Amino acid sequence: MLKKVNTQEDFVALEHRILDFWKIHNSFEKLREKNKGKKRWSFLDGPITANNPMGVHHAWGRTYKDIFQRYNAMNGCDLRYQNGFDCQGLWVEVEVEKELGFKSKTDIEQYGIDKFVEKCKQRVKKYSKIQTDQSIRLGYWMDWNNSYYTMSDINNYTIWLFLKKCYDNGWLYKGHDVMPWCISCGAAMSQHEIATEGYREMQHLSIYVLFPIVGRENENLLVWTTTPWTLPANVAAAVHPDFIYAKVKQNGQLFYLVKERLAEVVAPRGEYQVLEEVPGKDLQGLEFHSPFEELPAQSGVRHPLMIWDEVSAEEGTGIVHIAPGCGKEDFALGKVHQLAAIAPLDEFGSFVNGFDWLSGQNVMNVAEPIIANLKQKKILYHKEKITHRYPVCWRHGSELVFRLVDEWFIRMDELRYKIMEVTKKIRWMPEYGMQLELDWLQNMHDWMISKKRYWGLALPIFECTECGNFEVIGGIDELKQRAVQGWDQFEGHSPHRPHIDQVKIQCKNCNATVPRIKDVGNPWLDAGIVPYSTMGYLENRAYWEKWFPADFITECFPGQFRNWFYAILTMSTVLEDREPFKTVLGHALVRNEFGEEMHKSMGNAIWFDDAAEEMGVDTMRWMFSEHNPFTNLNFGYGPAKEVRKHLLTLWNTYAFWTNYAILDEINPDQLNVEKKDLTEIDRWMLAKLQQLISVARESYQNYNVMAFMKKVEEFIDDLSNWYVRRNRRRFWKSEKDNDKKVAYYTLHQVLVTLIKLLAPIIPFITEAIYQNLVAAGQPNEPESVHHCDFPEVDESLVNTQLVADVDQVIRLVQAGRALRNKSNIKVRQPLSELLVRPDRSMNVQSIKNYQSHIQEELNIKKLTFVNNDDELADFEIKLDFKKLGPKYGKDLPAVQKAVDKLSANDVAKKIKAELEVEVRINGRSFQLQPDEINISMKPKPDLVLMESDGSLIGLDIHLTDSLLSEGIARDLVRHIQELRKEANFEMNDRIQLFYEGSERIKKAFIEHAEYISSETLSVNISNTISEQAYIKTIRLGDESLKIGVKKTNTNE
RNA sequence: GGGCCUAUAGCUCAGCUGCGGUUAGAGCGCACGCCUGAUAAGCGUGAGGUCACUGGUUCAACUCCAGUUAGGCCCA
Repeated sequence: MLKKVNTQEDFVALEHRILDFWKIHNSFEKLREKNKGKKRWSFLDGPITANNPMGVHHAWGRTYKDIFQRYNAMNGCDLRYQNGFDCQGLWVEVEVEKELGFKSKTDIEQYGIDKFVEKCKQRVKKYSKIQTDQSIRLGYWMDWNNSYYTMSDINNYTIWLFLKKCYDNGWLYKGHDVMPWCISCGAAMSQHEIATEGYREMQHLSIYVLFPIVGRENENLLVWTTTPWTLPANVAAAVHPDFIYAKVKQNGQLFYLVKERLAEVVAPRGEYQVLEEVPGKDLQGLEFHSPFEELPAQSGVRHPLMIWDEVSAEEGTGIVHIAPGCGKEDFALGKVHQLAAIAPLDEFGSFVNGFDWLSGQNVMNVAEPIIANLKQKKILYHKEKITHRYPVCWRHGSELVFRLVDEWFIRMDELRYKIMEVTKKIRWMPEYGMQLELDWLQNMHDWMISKKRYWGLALPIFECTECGNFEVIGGIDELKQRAVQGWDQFEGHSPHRPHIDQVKIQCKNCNATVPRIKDVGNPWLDAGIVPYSTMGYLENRAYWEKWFPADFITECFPGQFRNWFYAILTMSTVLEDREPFKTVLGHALVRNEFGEEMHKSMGNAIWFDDAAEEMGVDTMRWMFSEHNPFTNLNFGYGPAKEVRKHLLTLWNTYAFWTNYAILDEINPDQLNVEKKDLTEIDRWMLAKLQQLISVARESYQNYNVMAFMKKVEEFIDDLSNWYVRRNRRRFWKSEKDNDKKVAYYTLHQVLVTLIKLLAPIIPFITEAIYQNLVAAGQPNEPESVHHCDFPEVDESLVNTQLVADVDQVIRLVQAGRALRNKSNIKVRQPLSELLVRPDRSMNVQSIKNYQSHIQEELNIKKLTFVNNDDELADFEIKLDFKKLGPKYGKDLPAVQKAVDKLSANDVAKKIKAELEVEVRINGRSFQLQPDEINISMKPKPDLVLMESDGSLIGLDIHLTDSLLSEGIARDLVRHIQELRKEANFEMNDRIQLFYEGSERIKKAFIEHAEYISSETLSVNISNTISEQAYIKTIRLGDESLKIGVKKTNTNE
């Protein structure tokens, strides 16, 4: 039995009911069972970091994931439904450190690595649970008991295999280099990390320092640096070979700097003379006294001046100080020139031993003491504040320093081109995604995969402390086989620190016992391996062959090019040289409704949980679906309200059908009708529906739901505002004839098909509708809308001509309404005639078929077609005397006369077509240009005019007494209906009607008694008010009257 | 410094990803009006645009070309 539909449904409550329904009926499991073993559609989930509750931006991506899974399931595909959690890495460590109040790695080591790692695991567990619950709330159908975790053994061991393969190919190496380093993390930053949000505008002290030249009395190099802390590690200075350097005398001091910088650097500090100019290359070979050469760390170090092409004259002095232990380029240069590399900092940023008074001081606090020291040595030339972009830690926001460290890398020389080839095999949406990925690959440095931290992939690299040889272990079995120590302590634990660190192998080279390096892996290794680790690459190759590569992935674009996409492409290229997925859909970022970034700190963030319970997730999903994925989405309660309107229209249309069907005792099961009984408008609606099905299929297939949603919105509008509006009376009428049944059938068909099309988008509301319209009464139909087949186009219902014809009727009605508006006559006031001079493109015959609809919709008595504009309007032709006067002079009156004789209509036509108008006077020809004649159209009396689609449309607004009286009658009906509603009468209650009013009112009541009674279900009408009635005084135009309604017992 | 993208109404953005051609569209917001026994809805009208700027090609440029400016993204 159909259940009455509440027109003021609480959608959030509905969603919770549906969640329960799915749970009770195991709807998801049944769907899987139904499609098991059928053709496959392989989706691969990019793991979400299980570190915090999920945000609305995650909900966007997850909505796409769910939509395309549901669509493919409705097409009978077998799916894996595996969600993924990203578990390992610094971001989790940082949150746990915060929880525990830790400040440094020392705190962690004191606390115990095992306990710390356990805490990290627990955090992941906690948030993966929360995210799971949130995703379920979103309506995301996944096999939630089978989510993959990147911390799993299989994930880690599959990465080992990958690393082994890199090692076998000679791509894995240990690099000794200067890396950006965060002293809070105690770890180096990879290029990926810095590129993301790794720079910030910062203010620093920059200093100009004099480096005395060895063997030249009072001669100095003027050197500029923004990092005073690197001076104690200085070993060289560099000049550009081709720049011209000036030897300057100022305040009794002699120094060199590049000529271009004299004005900027030297001039403001007083009078100076340029004594000499030399090219940089002539300075080569000089040696200088480094400012801190007295420090033990500097002992025995020579300080040469060298030439270097990278020196710039844009800032500073054109002489740069080189500290190979503190800068990447410096280190590279030092290598070439075999300079000493002095590394001054430990992992926490403190000066190591050998720096005398500096040792033990932190790098963040030494700028001032160093400057003071330089001042004391009288070699500080000048200091000033500068603002520049400086790299910072993406987690701490703190400044990075540069440290000389050992890290592990994957060489990109050979690999990058292979990855690029794989990248090109993938369909990127948007297309420019491919270019971005290729750009990144082109520019990618060697991939730093190590991190000197605790919670992460244990890199299976064993480096011999004796002979320096290293090996990579490619799996757990291999490790067991190679282990010579510690296997027993490790066995039974996950391959994480500290337990894995117990295991030692024997060096193949020198037989020494070799420990694993302490580093953990880059977390993008964890995420990049999932097309292998989660599809059984190691343990069930046949299964993997079936599901790899994935048909589809979708993620938020910004950032993933160098992260997940990069890692997944790299790893798949190394392992199989194949694309890990066929299509990727990228989406942009979520902003607040004003287009600003959402930030916790700004208080403008909207939490997923709040949004879900306030706007409902169907609303949210609709918002995501209708949006262009490639542009940022402005999310908020304002936009949600707009989306809700579409849902309400759908719901109300459904409620209309259902609530009348209940009154009419319609059983959806028995709504079979003959196609020949369908009326034109039914066939129109069904033809529209076929078009929608076709768009839906195409859109889902192309991962372009936005295109579908645009059409859906139009469709729902047509359905509600045209089909239902135009057919209301077929549902209302009291006879239960076939025509009524056909109307019920048509609307039911449309609704049921529509909700199937929309089921992947708004799974809750469509399920609720389905349960009432289909499942409840038809036991042979699937139990859930999500078990249904996706609708297919019924070719017998396709009718493009019909669709075009009715669409033009709709436009005509819109034009008619515009005319009423223009003349300020409301629709309730009947008018006599609408006149149409049709455009060639107009199908007049078809419009005539809809005459009654048009008349009703516009409340007019007659629709008339005419052939010429001049039947609707008089044209007035006025010559432009200002232009023609100078041209024709005395002839002008004659021209005017001749023109007057022409048909105004013809002239107007010519002018509209930008043609000349020719007149002949006494054999002379005058060519009048279109811009020399002004035409105006004057509507015939009582007409208002407008153009629409090339047709000219006129509305006769002449009001006769009889039209006015009818207008009053309709106004009365409207007020009486309002009164019935206020009095809380049921829709089918019969009433007695009372009124008191003027003669005009009385006349209307009498003339239109039958109409008024039938519309308002009045059994009788009396012009004296009964006191027992529900009475109200109303205003009608400029008079007021009383009306009263009273329920009657007579029920016939 | 290099590359890519964008610039259309107060705001957010379309124009079926190739091709120049009557009056450049939508939604929101604003003003006004209408409709309503399915409607916490709906419908219509109006105001609001130098299609960033400059130059070129052309009978004709929002559209094609070149340059400029501004913004975004990426890389160094």
